[in-house]
Amino acid sequence: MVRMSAEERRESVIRAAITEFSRGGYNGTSTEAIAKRVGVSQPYLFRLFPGKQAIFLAAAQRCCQDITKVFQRASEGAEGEEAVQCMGDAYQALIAEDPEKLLMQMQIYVAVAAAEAVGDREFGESLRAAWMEMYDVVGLATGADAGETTWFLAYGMLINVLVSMGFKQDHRVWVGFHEATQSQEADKE
Amino acid sequence: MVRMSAEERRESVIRAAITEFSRGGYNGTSTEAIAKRVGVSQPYLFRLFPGKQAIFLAAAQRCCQDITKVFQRASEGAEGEEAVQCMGDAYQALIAEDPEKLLMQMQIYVAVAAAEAVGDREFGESLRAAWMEMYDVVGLATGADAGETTWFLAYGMLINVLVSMGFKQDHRVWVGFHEATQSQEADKE
DNA sequence: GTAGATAGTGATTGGCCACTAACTTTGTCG
DNA sequence: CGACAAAGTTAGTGGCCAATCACTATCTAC
Repeated sequence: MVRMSAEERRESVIRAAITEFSRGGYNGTSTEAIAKRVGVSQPYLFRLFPGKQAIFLAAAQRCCQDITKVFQRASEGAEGEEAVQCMGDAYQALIAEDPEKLLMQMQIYVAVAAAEAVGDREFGESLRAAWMEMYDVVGLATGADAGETTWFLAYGMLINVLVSMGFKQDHRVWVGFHEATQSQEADKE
Repeated sequence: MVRMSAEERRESVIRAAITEFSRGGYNGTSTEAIAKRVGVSQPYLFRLFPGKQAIFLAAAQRCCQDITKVFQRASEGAEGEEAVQCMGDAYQALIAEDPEKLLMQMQIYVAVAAAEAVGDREFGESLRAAWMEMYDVVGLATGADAGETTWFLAYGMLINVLVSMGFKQDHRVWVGFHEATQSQEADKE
């Protein structure tokens, strides 16, 4: 058993929480499962965080930040359509190497809806703010073209959904997506 | 207390389940809550359905069918871009009058991911089939243009996400969406 | 009316889970 | 060393929840 500072532990908890919550969702994930993955006793989580929701929130914010950073780095130095292309490539790479971030996104969306349904306003507010950062980074890259930003995010959301639903790469639902990529490339010429 | 045939009761259960599951998701919804909404005792649900998952599955399939029908009716008699326009209008109307169908979609996506994660293959298979019916109806309306079908669904998915996240109608995330609608109308002229 | 089927309930149970309280171990510094 | 703090654990509690069992009420057809 390795001893760590509370701050380092919180870090590992957040990483473990992303993995677990992305699979099971908020209600389908026990704090026990997270603790096991961290390699720490379950009650100790409540020393590091005030409660389960706080763990989810931290994991969700981290996840949004990570994706935001991916877009930020990918679009650095580029502008307009070229930047969009770079971000698209970066997102596809992210799917391949880190699918849990993508699933976590979906979990965030339904968690906000659930929180809102029971009158918990603050939770959703925090996550909308995190999401807006991502939105604005994409917006900046497209040269503040709201239509193009929306287009980009829409395709991203469809990808999230298709991956969540478990459609394999060679399934026909992906065909239209490839066409779109090609036609976008065709536009550039 | 009204007596009903088992078949009628199952119907009410499905409707109630859509409402409850759309808010709380699979794990966040108790069978008790569904039973209360139906106006029936909780154990009786297990006479009508073999288990909780079967209730969710029935609700999910019904939800997909309903949306499929909305697209089918909206696109009847039209073709190509006109049909797409009609379906888009129909979807917006659906959001306004029946937002739970939209939230339920999101719940389906994460439920499939969760089932797949624990090795339950059959559950996801059923729901992918239901989803593909909707895909094909949209595909048919666009004249089997996979790119356009994908484009249409992508915007639909982004709408689902933005609504789930609780962004109000006048929030700036919706701006790009309006622009896209306008530019699509401009394309037609 | 009574027999069989169909619709429905009350009570219960075993398991899980978020969270608490009280205690132990390990590092650090004068 | 000894004392204080920070990291971490074990044991336990109260509440919820899916599912079962045994039972009751109502309808239908002879």
